[in-house]
Parts: sequence; structure tokens; C-alpha cells
Amino acid sequence: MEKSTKDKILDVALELFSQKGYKGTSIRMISGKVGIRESAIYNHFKNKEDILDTIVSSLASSSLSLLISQKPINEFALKGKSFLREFAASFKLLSYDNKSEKFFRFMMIELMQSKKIREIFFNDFHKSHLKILSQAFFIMMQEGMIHSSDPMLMAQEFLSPLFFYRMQATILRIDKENSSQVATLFEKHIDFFWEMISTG
Amino acid sequence: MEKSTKDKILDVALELFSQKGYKGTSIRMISGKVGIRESAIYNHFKNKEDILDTIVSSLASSSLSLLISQKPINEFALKGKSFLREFAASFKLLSYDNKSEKFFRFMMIELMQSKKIREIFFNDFHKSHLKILSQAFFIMMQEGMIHSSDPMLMAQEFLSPLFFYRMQATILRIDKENSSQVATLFEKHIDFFWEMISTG
DNA sequence: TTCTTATATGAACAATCGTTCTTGTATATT
DNA sequence: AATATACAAGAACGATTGTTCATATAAGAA
Repeated sequence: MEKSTKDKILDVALELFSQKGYKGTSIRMISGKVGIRESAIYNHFKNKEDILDTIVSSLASSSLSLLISQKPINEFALKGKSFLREFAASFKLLSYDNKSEKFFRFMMIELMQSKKIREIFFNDFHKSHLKILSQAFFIMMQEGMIHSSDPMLMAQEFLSPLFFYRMQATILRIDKENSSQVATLFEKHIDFFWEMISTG
Repeated sequence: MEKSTKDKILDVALELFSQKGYKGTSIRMISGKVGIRESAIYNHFKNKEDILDTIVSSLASSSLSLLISQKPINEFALKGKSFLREFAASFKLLSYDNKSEKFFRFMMIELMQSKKIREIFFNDFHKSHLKILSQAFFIMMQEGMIHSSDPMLMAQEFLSPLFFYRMQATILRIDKENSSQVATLFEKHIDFFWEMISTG
């Protein structure tokens, strides 16, 4: 099964966008890597921005939100530490998935430059995670599994290190440096955090 | 006291770099905002990269490391929660300082694109903060002020939210959205974290 | 006053940018 | 067999890029 030219363009474009950013990537760089002329690109996409939009709309949700999001939270939160472990594992997995990592890199580059990306970051990425976590912590508090506190604050405090560790792992892997030390931080974070909040 | 043309160029360049990134900023955009012709730039700097290098070497340390770094840690750490408060306040202050914020924005844009910036991020920014914090936590543990744990892990866990909140505040202020809610997170983080680790 | 130094201008350069247009060539449809 | 469609190449466009050059002007040193 051959990949279509259109899909090749999207793959190459994401690769380059994640390395050089949108402005730093030229149509000729994309077409060159695909193996066609720059004019042939326009048989598949209206213009450069159309390539970007296609990538963003197809990856924004799948690369940023977690599988865990779809499951019902009520019962799932009752698993306590296991819930957090699964949440973090899913988060960590994304940073080692090829396409997700590239989209994450691209998002980081454009975060300070593009309002559209900022909205995706806050809405698709941040808020949705905070919602799940705060609901889960709320339930855990009701059940007396963890100490009482502001669920939203707790969600922020739990999520921040995950994000930061993911960012670090991504940065380290750009220079092909060893990221295994950072990788263990995901698990250590769970242990540390649960130790702090649990009533047990 | 008039500002020299050279300083004006540096100010304008930092402003534009922090908005559009290095590649997205042209010599003509800089010269135009300064009020001179593009060729006049080359009377002050060898080339575009020279402008960047001058900015980076003059701001890297001052915009990223904290005042607190210079004080002796041994006695300072004994202040416990107050130490963390001062550390976070100093961190928060940087995100509201004009030049520091611009440099931070620029660093975020280039983090995934420039190896030099990545090295600055890890060495000047991250490692130096971790060192101070882990030393302080170590002392606090020795004194029985906080629960025993891995000081380096605790430092990572304490620092991550500070970074993430700073990033959020920076992003929000780009679109001139209200960042006061994020601003309070700095203080809430101290309370939450101290509550978790303190033996009291 | 003469000479040097610093800093400005405006024109020009080669390279690259996104995009368009004409043309050629397969493949599929009628 | 004739026709339409999909996709490619290659040339060309106007705009913008970083940089250089010759030249002009004003200030300070000799």
C-alpha cells in the first residue's frame, strides 16, 4: 500500500514545521523532500496555510488529548493512585509517539507567535486535562481517599510537572541526548504526589 | 540622556525577536522601527546574528537567574516556607519584568530550533535553579522541617509548576487577556506545596 | 583649518520566498 | 478511439531576504 502524495506532503510538512517552524519551512523544502516540484504541491493544497490547517485540524485533538478522556470519570477516579498512573502514562506515551511529539514541538514553537495555536493549547490541551483531573480529585476527596483541598488547584499542581517533564524529554531528544532520566520522572512524580495527597 | 542607536537597535530587535522569532524578524523591520535605513545597521553590528548574540549574552544570565542565587543558601534555607516564598516571588517578578519577559518569550520560540538556546535553557536556567532548590530542601530535611525525600526530585516538583505558571502568564499577556488568575497560582503553589512537605 | 572617525543614505546584488501559468503525460471514463 | 481528469514539470512573476558598496554629512582631534 503506497502512501499518496498528499499524505507524503503532510508528513514531510509536519516534520519540517516541527524542526523549523511554519515561517522557517518553505514550499520548496517540502516539495524537495517529497520528491516533486514546488508547483506540484498546489495540485494538492490551495496554498501553504492550507497545509498547516490540514495538519492542525487532523492532529490537534489526537495528539494532545488522552485516551483516558473518553472513559467515564466517576468510577475511574475511584482507582485513586492507579488513575493518576494511567493518566500520566497516557501523557508520557504521547511524548514518545512520533506524530504527537512532532506536533508538540510545533506547538511549542508557535505558541508565542500564533493566536490560533494558543487557543488550541488552552482549549484542546490544557483545559480538557484540567477538567478531567479536577473532577477526579473532587471524587477522591468525597470518598476520603485524599486530603481535602481545592480540586482545581490540585489538578494544576499535578499537571504542571507532567507538562514540564514532557517538554524536557522532547528537548533532550532533539539533540539525541539521553532522556531516560527525565522519563523516570513521570513515575516518580506519581509516587511523590500521591504520597503527599493521600490519606492512607 | 538619549539612548544610543546601538541600544535602540538592541531594544527593537529583542521586541521583534520575542514576537516573531529570529527568522521571522528582518533587518528592515528592525531598522524601520529604529528609524534608520537597513544599511545603517551594519555600522553597529557585523550582521544579523551579531545582534542576536549580543542580546543573548547580555540577557541570558540576568533575565533567567534569580537574585536569590547570590545569597548564601545554608542560612537562607532555614527560613523554610519564607525561602520558598521568596524564591517563587523572584521567579514571578521575572515574568513581569519587561526585558525578562521578552527574553523568555524568545527563548520559548527558539527552544525547539536552536541548540544554543537549549543549552542556555538547561545550564543557565534550569540546572542553576535546581541546584539552589535541592540544596535548600536538603538542609530543610536535615533540620527536620520537611519530610524526608529525594531533594532533587522535590526540587523538580517544586520548580515545574513555577515554570508552567510563568509560561501561562506570558502566553495570556500576549493576547492581553487577564492573567491575574494565573498570577495567584504562584502563591497558591507555595501554600499547597508547603502544606504537603512540611512536618509541622 | 585639515584630517579622521562615526554614522547616515540610497542603490544594487544574488538568493529565496509564495504563487501562477502553460505545458506534458499518464490513467480512467465514455 | 476519443475525451476528461489527475498530477507532474518548468519557467516566470513580484516581493522580500541579508548584505555590500559608494557616497554624504556632521563632530572631534590634530
